[in-house]
Amino acid sequence: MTNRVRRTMPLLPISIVMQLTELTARQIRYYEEHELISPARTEGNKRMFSLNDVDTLLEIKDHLDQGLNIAGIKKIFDMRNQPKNEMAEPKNLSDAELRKILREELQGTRSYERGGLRQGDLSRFFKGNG
Amino acid sequence: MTNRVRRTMPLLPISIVMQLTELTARQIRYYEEHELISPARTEGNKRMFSLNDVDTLLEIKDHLDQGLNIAGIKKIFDMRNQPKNEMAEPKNLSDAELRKILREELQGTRSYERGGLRQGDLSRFFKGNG
DNA sequence: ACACGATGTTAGGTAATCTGACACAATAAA
DNA sequence: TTTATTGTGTCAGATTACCTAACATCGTGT
Repeated sequence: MTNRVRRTMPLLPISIVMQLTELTARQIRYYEEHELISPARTEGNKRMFSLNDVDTLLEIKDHLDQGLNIAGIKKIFDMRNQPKNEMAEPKNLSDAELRKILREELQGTRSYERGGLRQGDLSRFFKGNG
Repeated sequence: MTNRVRRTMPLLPISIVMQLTELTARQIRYYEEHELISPARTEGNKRMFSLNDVDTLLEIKDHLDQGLNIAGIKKIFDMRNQPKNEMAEPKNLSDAELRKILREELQGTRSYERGGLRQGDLSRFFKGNG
């Protein structure tokens, strides 16, 4: 059986992810709608999240806190998933678009006060022996 | 915030635990009824399981496969949780009872063919980086 | 002033889970 | 052999947790 269980395995219902990330269901669904995450679905269409999903959500939260918008975050994620740049394709992000994103990032609203987890914290989850 | 997340945190709904352990909901509830596990409950009374719970369930499954009965397993767990033996109390497990348990254990039905996880496998869950 | 982006909220629907009861096969006890 | 007991299956009826879709709101940027 190739049934190795991993960080990508859909284990968590949205309620738990809400607690873990301190995001509302609305927010989480909205981010999915904009393809920042793609949680699995049960047969009955309920979202099930992996630990990677939770990590991604925490990262989204960080970026938003720093003034990025969804489009910018998406761009970042997309770049990360393009292993190398085969720059033959006509990149259809205009200069204006890019500048806008950068501008928003640079003027960073920087409102840092969070009770919950932070990006990377998930590695702590399952280490110790209780 | 003392919000360290651990193996004891209730994260998993019963459906996922069923997949992970290859036990039926009936079995899982039955083991709870007999106090082998004590999963947390949501406000709405749904069971939520920790990784420790899953480990325990896998151990229960092993023991049952080896011919132990619920009472025996419970005894084992109880002993484990009694840090040291303060043998002043009148132990109310009769010799007969003890012998019965041992007998059952020794004649072990030993039907070993399992596709799923084994006790200890959970440590594999969240190590690697994808 | 207006449009847009991110989120709140509500309504109506359904999947997942709950408890409790009864059935049953395999074992143990009488 | 007959009669419990154990562990599990299954069903019914109730309730929770989740779903989508729509509209409301609040802040920011143009």
